Amino acid sequence: MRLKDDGKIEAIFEATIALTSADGLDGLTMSAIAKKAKIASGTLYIYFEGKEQLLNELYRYLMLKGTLSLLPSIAHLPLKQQLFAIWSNVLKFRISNSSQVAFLHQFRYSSFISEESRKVDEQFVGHLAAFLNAGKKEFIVKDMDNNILIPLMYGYVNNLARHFTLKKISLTEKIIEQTFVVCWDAIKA
Amino acid sequence: MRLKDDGKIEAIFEATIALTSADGLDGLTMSAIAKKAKIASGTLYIYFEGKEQLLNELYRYLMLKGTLSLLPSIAHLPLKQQLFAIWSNVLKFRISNSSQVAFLHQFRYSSFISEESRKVDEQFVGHLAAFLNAGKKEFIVKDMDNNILIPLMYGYVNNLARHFTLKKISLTEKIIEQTFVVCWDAIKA
Amino acid sequence: MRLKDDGKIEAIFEATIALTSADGLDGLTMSAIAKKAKIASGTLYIYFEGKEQLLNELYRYLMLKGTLSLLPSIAHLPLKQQLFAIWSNVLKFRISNSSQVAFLHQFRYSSFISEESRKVDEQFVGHLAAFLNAGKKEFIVKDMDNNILIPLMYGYVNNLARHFTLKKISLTEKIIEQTFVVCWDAIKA
Amino acid sequence: MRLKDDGKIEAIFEATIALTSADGLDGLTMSAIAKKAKIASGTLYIYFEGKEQLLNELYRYLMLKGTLSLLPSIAHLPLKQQLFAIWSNVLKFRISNSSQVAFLHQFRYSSFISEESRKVDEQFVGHLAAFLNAGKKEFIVKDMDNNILIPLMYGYVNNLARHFTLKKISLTEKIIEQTFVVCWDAIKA
DNA sequence: TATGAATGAGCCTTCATTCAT
DNA sequence: CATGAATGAAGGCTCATTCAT
Repeated sequence: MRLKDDGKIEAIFEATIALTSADGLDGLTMSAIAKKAKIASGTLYIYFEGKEQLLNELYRYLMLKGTLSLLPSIAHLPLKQQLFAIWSNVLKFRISNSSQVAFLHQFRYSSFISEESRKVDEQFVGHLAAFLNAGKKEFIVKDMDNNILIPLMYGYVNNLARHFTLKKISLTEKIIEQTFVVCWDAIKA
Repeated sequence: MRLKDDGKIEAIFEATIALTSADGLDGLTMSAIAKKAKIASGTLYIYFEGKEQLLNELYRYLMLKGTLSLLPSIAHLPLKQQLFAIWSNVLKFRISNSSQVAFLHQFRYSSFISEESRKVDEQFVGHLAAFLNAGKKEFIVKDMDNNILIPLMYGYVNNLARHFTLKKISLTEKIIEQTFVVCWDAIKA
Repeated sequence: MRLKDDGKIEAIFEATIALTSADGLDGLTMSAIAKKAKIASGTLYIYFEGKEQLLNELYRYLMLKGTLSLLPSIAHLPLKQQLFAIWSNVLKFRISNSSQVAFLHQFRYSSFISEESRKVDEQFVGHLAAFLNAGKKEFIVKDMDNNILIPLMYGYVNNLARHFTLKKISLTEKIIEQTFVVCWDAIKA
Repeated sequence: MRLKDDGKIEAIFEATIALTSADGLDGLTMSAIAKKAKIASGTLYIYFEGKEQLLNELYRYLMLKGTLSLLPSIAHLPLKQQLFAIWSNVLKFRISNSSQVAFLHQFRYSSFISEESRKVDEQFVGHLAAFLNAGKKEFIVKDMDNNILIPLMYGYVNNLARHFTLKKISLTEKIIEQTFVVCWDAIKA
């Protein structure tokens, strides 16, 4: 992958996201991506080694730029408020970028995903785990195994985003608060 | 004359589930299914119109036999206990049939899914909604929109099943109870 | 081919003609024939060795019953009148059995036709040649090689039948007479 | 970058004609065409949308380049001589390109032919009709419906070409003249 | 004999990838 | 670097034929 980015990589990523969201990860073809990105199909192979690498690259790009970037929050706030900030960020992001989420969903369960990409997930999970552990120390979070608590947060946001996108419900501050209440009630001690 | 053999459909379904779980829904080929099911590839087209129909049929089969069948529970018990029964059933089922769950995941986000298949989901959701509404009337469930509560239950089981399967954690009664506590705390009034 | 004819062979032939006329010789499948003839596809192989033989059998059947049977005319009449009788017969037959003609056309140019079937054509041609030769002896037919005269008669009826069928023009006695005039003018001395 | 090569289309057409003439339109496969044209099978789909389009394109190409191009004859000559010129041209062409004629025959009666392709036929017929009408005005052609006269010319050339090709008779000027005499006698007033 | 489920070779077509320009 | 024509393996599906009942 070339470092000198002419915006071509951006275009390729955008095209890939749009096409996947519209037609599914099956039915996503390299030439369709090229066409949508307004480049020749051969050019894709200048920037990426192949389809698999392109998709993995995009996955990591989205996870890092899109999801993980929302984490480094304001460390001075109380835990619950930090969690709320994250929750709000993530939820907003996922819903206003439903195409990206659609790509993430499909890619995650596909056979394209590499071992390395899977680890990006774990990074996110790691951050959550840290929060939960801190909460447990302060006795404000349930003293349960993280394997029980993390799927709740992770599964809830995911499904919430998917549900709201499918039903075309728009996100209000009130809804965000309500969902956080639900989430917090679930994990609080 | 040979009679159409229903066992063959079972074999086809099993082969499809196993292959999807192992190699992904991409890379799932009709001939691979046939080979694994120990029939000729042409035979698939006696039982199904094509790949798309086969997958949709399997999806509905799994949803109905596998998930929805767990719902019609013991109506005489208090709500919370009914929910626990369902929760326990669904969780056990999904975890002990992780290949099926892998198929369901991948299929649901694929472009193969038909409008009709999507409605099966809604059936499940409908049942959940009924429970939640009953709980709201008894003031034991949060008075929030179902669009907020359902993704919690749905997303949590899904992710729990996926998480436990990936991490190869086995399900104990204690874990089931703990996860239910988390779930119940989330939705209870 | 079984001799004991239950009418099944008739049904098979009719089905084959109808389907070929409607969908072309390409797209003609054994199971479609069976279905239309209201028998099982396996049964076709009791009466015929295979598709090729079935088609050749039908071709010869149609040529013999349909076309050649119109030839043995009234030998006592003058040649021109005999020719007119044949002309009229053949034309009427071909137009009122356009499906059969469609089959004959397509089969004749297909790769299914066997050497033996090709010879049936020659029988018909032989009869025509005999007439023409007789005519030449009486100096009422052009003294030209039959290879020049026969294609005229043969090609004309064929094309006439096809043309009238396509244009859905119905055959009147007057038209028959006119076409015969044209034909006769062409070959007469 | 390689440029689309028009010679490739020629090669594809030639391969298609040769194969159809040899093995029939049934049994004509895309991969056989590709092999004979010395290209990869996928390349066919760069130049044509599919088998059907390829065949229709070839049909129109042959009709236009091959048959219709012979029509715009010398308008200053008397009608009969114009007709002779056309007759001679068409006959020569069809016999010296018997493979093309074989293709045309088979394609015309196949289910591949599109509505649009059928209209090319009508163009040819239209030209003939114009000639005949002119001839009728000059009282040198029979005052009969064109539906009666056209099949004669059309059917005669067709069958003549087919007959001579099958019998492997070569075309001499004398034969051309004789066949024209026959044709002219048929339609002349 | 009759049935129609089962077979599997082979077809058309797609598409990731390569390569000549 | 960029292009898009060319490649060819592989997929979904059809259908003549067989065979268990």
